Amino acid sequence: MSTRRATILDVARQAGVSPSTASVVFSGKTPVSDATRRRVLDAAESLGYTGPDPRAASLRRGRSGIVGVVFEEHLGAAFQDPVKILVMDGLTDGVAALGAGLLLLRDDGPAGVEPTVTSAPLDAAVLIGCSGRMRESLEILRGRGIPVVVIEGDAGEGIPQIRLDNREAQRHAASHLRSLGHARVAIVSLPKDRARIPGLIVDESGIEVDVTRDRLRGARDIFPDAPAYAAVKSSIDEGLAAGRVLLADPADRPTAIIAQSDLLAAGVLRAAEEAGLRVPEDLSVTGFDGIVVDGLAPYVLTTLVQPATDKGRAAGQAVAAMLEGRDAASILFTCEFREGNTTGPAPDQPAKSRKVAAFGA
Amino acid sequence: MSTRRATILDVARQAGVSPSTASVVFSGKTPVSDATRRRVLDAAESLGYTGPDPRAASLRRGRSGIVGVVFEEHLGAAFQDPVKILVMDGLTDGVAALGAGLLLLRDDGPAGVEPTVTSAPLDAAVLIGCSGRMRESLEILRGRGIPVVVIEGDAGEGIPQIRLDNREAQRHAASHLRSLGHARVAIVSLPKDRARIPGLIVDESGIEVDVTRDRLRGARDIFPDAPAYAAVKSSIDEGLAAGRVLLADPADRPTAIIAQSDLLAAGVLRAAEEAGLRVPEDLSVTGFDGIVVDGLAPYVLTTLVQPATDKGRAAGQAVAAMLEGRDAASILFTCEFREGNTTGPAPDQPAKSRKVAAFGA
DNA sequence: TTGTACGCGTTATCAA
DNA sequence: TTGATAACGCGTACAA
Repeated sequence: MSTRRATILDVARQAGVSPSTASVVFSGKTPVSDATRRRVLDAAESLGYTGPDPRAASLRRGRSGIVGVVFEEHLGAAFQDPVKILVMDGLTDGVAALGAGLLLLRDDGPAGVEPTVTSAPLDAAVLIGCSGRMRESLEILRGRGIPVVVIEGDAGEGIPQIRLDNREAQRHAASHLRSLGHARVAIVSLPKDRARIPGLIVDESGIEVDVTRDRLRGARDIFPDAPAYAAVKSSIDEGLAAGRVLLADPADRPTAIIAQSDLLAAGVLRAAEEAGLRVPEDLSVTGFDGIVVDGLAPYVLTTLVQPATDKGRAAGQAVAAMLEGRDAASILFTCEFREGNTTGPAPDQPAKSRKVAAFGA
Repeated sequence: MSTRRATILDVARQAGVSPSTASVVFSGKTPVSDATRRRVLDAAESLGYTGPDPRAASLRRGRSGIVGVVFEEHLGAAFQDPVKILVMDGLTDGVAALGAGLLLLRDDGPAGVEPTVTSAPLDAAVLIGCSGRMRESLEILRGRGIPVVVIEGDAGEGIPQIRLDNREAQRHAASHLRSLGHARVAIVSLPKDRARIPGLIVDESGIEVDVTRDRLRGARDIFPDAPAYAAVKSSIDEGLAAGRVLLADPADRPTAIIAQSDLLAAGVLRAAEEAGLRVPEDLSVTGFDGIVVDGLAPYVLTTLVQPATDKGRAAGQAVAAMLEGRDAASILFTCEFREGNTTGPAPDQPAKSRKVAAFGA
């Protein structure tokens, strides 16, 4: 008997109505008399019918209610990043208006199995970042005619982008430091490519990650020769490692460090503690992102607060717009400068500018 | 002309083969001669056909290739939790064997829109946690005939569960402390219910969260009267707050604190620093989870290492099994005790056992 | 307010 | 190795 799940047809039959009427009862697209609704619902109940099969419905409607989110890294790595989490959060909101859910997709399938970006039933997709291999995913999606929005990445012609004024914002922070009298400044940057080799950045043309490049440029607009140390990833521990390197030589210490993320900045603060430096008396530190760094108190980072959640929400709305046939504009979000207690006047020290230049190499 | 996307029918026609042959070329389920394949692929190319429509395919196959992951909280909150992230990571692996993707679902839709757990095209679902409202989702899913696996939650009859030996593990850590001579011990627990009110736990029967309850019992097996302070959530800052409370009175300090998570433990370490206590000389601290806490160095927590990634992977495999008709067994994972440098012999102090009892209220 | 009829794009089955 | 056929389960014009 229970060899097959009941379909809407069975329900209609049992209720003594036509299939279309039954359908309408579930979709609510058309008014139905209470009596009929009752009968249909009762029939459904008695048959154990729990509503239209989403697969059939989505074929019929041409919509699956699913928005893909494509990451270029291991999911574990992606969720290590507080900013991405906020973006996801906003995205959830943004697509909720569509009644859609988010499907996690990785850009570099282990090649063995199904590369989901080619075969998932997506209504639209959001790419987070857009370097290298991500392009392939992009091409595949476009080929399939699936609307795409890109967050923090340059996807080229005709694809809505959600971006940040990274360069201007970072420049603002740098200006702030300069206005406090700092001249010997060092930078801790985000990774510059997929290889993620830590170390002083020598060849800046080799920077493949947009965010890293743009923020670096912003700092360079004010401090053209500041040495920049690329971290392995955005984390406190890596910030600590970078900070140790930059603060290693007491005779040639920067008076301020510009970190390209709050996590890196938190690590630099640790390095300063280790080195016996007071913040901000001996060393000023700026971050970027404006996230809440767990365990950072009593410091309040001087940083650029980016509207991460809004970025996600905007992406969701852009997706919604495209699905409704409107076309979605790219958006450039602005960071807000927030002055905390990690920056202060440059200490009175002889400005060893010669050495700084050498340091900048 | 390009009014409609090409279908496999168009491709077949253009290639001069039957639709079923064209289908087989894309699915690879049946051998096809090279010549035929060529013709079909060429036709597809010329028509801009990029492969079968996943919606139609999934209707036909009865599979969508999508596994839902149901959280009982805001996604942002879920991804704040390092353990959940590891679980997700393992889950990704586990379902990859199915060629499936993960669809993020929230248990408490904003009521306005589509409650996705009722209407998403899922092949299976994984619930993370299973308290309160989660039950509803569970019922809906079961009603739809969708296989469900639960991680860290009791779902009742016939539903495979992936769990941890929380009580035994926590007891192990507590024993370790006792063997080091500790008698005045306090506990910092995870939230005890959705209300997440911080404070000393008075009524232990009011604990709704399985993990909190089980770990507490484990500690209580060794230290029946230890006071337990429930944190708002598992984070360093909340651990710090709890630590401050527990270490507030110099005259009546515990010599050891059992934290129910590594993050909480990290916060307690901060509180100890603040209070001028040395760890482990003046205070021993244990955590739970065995995650890497960013920025914790030089401390290495004494903790219970749980196989979080394995839990996720196991859930994925259980799902795979159920989809193949085999039935999946529940699994109980075991934590491994890891001794770090945050526990040591109890300091030589008069054991104020009376006060401890009072403290335990 | 309800019913009829058809198509959404595939793929499994089986026979050739 | 290929082809014919028949679902898969539903939504929606359109007519009544």
